[in-house]
Amino acid sequence: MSETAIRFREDLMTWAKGEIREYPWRAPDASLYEVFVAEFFLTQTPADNVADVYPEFLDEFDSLATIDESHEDELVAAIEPLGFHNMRAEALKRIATNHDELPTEPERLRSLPRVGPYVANATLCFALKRRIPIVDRNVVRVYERVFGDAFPQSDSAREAFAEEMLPATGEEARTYNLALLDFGALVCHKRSPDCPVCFASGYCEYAVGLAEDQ
DNA sequence: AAATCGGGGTA
DNA sequence: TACCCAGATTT
Repeated sequence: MSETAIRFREDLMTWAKGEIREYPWRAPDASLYEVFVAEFFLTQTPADNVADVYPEFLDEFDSLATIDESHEDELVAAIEPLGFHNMRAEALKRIATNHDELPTEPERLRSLPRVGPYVANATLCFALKRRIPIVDRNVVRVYERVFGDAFPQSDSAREAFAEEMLPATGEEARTYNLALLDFGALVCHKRSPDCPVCFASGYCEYAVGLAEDQ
C-alpha cells in the first residue's frame, strides 16, 4: 500500500471525528433490518428525503414479518415520496414473503431482489460492523481523484483496492466507510470539489494537477 | 465487461 | 423533450 494511501486513510479517519453526519440509521444500535431499509432506500435518493419518511416507515413496518402481512399498496404509499416506489415496494414484498430474517452473508444478501453489491456491503458493514468495503459512485470518484491511475478500472479490482484501504477493525472500517461517503458528498463533490478546504489537497492527484495548471 | 433497465433530475 | 445518472440486472 502506498504512502499516499496510508496518509489518506489517516486523514479521513481524523476528518471523520468532526464531520461525519448523523442519521437515525447510523445510530450504533440500529438493527440489521433498520440499516437495511435505509440503505435500500438510499440508492438514487438523497439522504434528507429518506430521513423524511424513515421514522414513519419503521413505525408502520417494524419487521419483514409485518411487511409480509401488509398489502403492497400500503408499502407503496409509505415510500411514495422517495420515488421508485413501485419497484422498491415489489422487491421488499418479495423479500418479506421469502425470508423471516435477513441473511448476514454478503452473497446471500446480494441475492435478494434489488439488492446489489452496494446495498449488501453497506448494510453488513454499518449494521454488523463487518470489515467490508463499499464502492459506490462517491467512492469511485474520490479514489479516482486522489489516486489517479493507481485506482483500477474493473469492479473486482476496485473492491480489492477498497478493501485494502480499510482500517484493521470492523468498528474502524464502519467509521471509515461512513466518512468516505460523507467526504464524497460534502467535500469531493462531483463537480467543483472543495479542494482549497480539503485535507488531501497536498497529495491528491486531482488537486495537485489543478495547482500545477495554475 | 458491457449493455440494458426504470425512473427521477436537469438542461 | 432529450439527455444524464446510480445502482441493479441481464447478457
